[in-house]
Amino acid sequence: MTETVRVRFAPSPTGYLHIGGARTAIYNWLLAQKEGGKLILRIEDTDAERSTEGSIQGIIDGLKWIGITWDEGPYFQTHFIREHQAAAQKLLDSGAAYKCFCTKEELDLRRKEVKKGETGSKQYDKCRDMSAEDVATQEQEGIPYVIRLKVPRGAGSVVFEDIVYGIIEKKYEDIEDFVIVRSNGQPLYVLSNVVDDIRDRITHVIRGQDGLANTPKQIMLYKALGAPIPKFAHMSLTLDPKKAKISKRRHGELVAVHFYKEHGFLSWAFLNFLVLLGWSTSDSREFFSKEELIEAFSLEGINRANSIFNVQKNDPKFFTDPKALSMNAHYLRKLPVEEIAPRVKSVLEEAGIWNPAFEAEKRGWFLHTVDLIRSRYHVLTDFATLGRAYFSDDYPIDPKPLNKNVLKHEGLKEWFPQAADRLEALTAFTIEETERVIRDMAEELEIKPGIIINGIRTVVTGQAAGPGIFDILTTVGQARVVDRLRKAVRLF
RNA sequence: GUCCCCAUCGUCUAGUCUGGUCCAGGACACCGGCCUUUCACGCCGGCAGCACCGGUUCAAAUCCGGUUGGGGACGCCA
Repeated sequence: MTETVRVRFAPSPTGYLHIGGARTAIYNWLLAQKEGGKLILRIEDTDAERSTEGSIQGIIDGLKWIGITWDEGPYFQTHFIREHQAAAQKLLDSGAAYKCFCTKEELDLRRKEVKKGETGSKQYDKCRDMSAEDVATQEQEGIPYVIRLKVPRGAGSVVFEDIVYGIIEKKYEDIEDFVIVRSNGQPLYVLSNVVDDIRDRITHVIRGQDGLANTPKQIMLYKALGAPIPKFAHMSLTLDPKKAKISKRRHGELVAVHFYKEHGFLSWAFLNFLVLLGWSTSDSREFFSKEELIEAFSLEGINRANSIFNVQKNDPKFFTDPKALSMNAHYLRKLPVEEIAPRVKSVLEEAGIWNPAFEAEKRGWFLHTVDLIRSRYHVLTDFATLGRAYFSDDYPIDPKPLNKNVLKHEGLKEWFPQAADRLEALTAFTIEETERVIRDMAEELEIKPGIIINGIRTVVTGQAAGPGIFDILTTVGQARVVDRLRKAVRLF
């Protein structure tokens, strides 16, 4: 019987969920799903100064939106501070850790010397080897101290095998006796994190590569605490096109998960895109259903090289990574219409043009319309902007096609009402019939059909591009088309 | 500065462990064409990459060494 996989996502609540955090959460979630394990959500809020209520909610909302579910938590690190302190005491008692009375000034000075090469050893042994009496004396005098872990001296090293990066070795001499408890008694991240992972019985630590350098220290803590060491899998980082680590500070909203929600992404499309940023299958497959992804996922598929989130600020054509956009467009036109309909509904509601009939007597029409226009949209919000004229009678007309397709042809001022009359007279408002009427009319007037067709498209949809004109006419409907054509005279 | 990690088209990547089937495959983007009296979808085609140097080998994108480049970590932050 194999032990149950237990993984965790442990964000510090210092802002919204960004794509780096989302990616970490996704890989953890995927492993739990695949192995029938548990995902624990733990909020590492011990940095009280930077942690906020709002960001905790923001992170949870972000996770929920992309569809990540967790089995335990959220737990809060601050609730376990006593446990962390108890662990430190245990390490003190066993002699694995010691109290250090050095002041910051002393240490700064020391570090400078090391940098300048004025002293041979990186270690600062003054307190490490202090006698019990001296420790007691200093303590009685009220001299503040931190607790440091004793790193073995000599030739050895910490070795572990990272699932992604392979064997990692760190020499003891390259690790200083690191602080695990501050002079004010508060435990530090390295300690808290390990203690929490032990308590939560975490079997796999999956986190960003920026945690790689910390791992040897944490392994020493596991050993000193007599706890089993989990498996580690560090994931490559996400960089911007300038190869700088993605951060809230530098990139703002562009890297926030909620930004993609607000800009019309389907959450699954976004997750699918993110999962491919640094992970792949040997057949380079790109599109996965949830079940397929869980089936295909494996930590070994994580790439060691960092990847770039290709977002160009102020790009007129792509507001975010073109690949993300194209994946979203793919899902927009491939998913069953019924599945995207609710998403389109939200977007129309937000635009104030949602009609309850669209999910009642007009549901058939609504689905047909969404299906008709979706192949040229990239994001959901396009339905409310580019597609507004299908759902609302109050829509703008794009000035470019207005000029090119309407105003340039003065004859249209006469032809639009004429077309309206002819279309109104039809008893069967079908694709065949509308096409016959328009073509006959063009022939009689001895003009190219394109003139009248493009004119009508512009006036009826407000757009230069769109579905075939006869699809448009039959979809928008006889009465509305006739009305729009008659009103078009005002445009001249 | 010290330690660690990484390196295939502009971007995401397959191939690297187990050298030959790779004068390197797919996707996005870009460019052409077909379809279409619009645009998109779809289809067809094109552009474009093994960072560099040396070694091992009959044979190297794949193994080894170095160089360069990039990233990360070096806090009484998480």
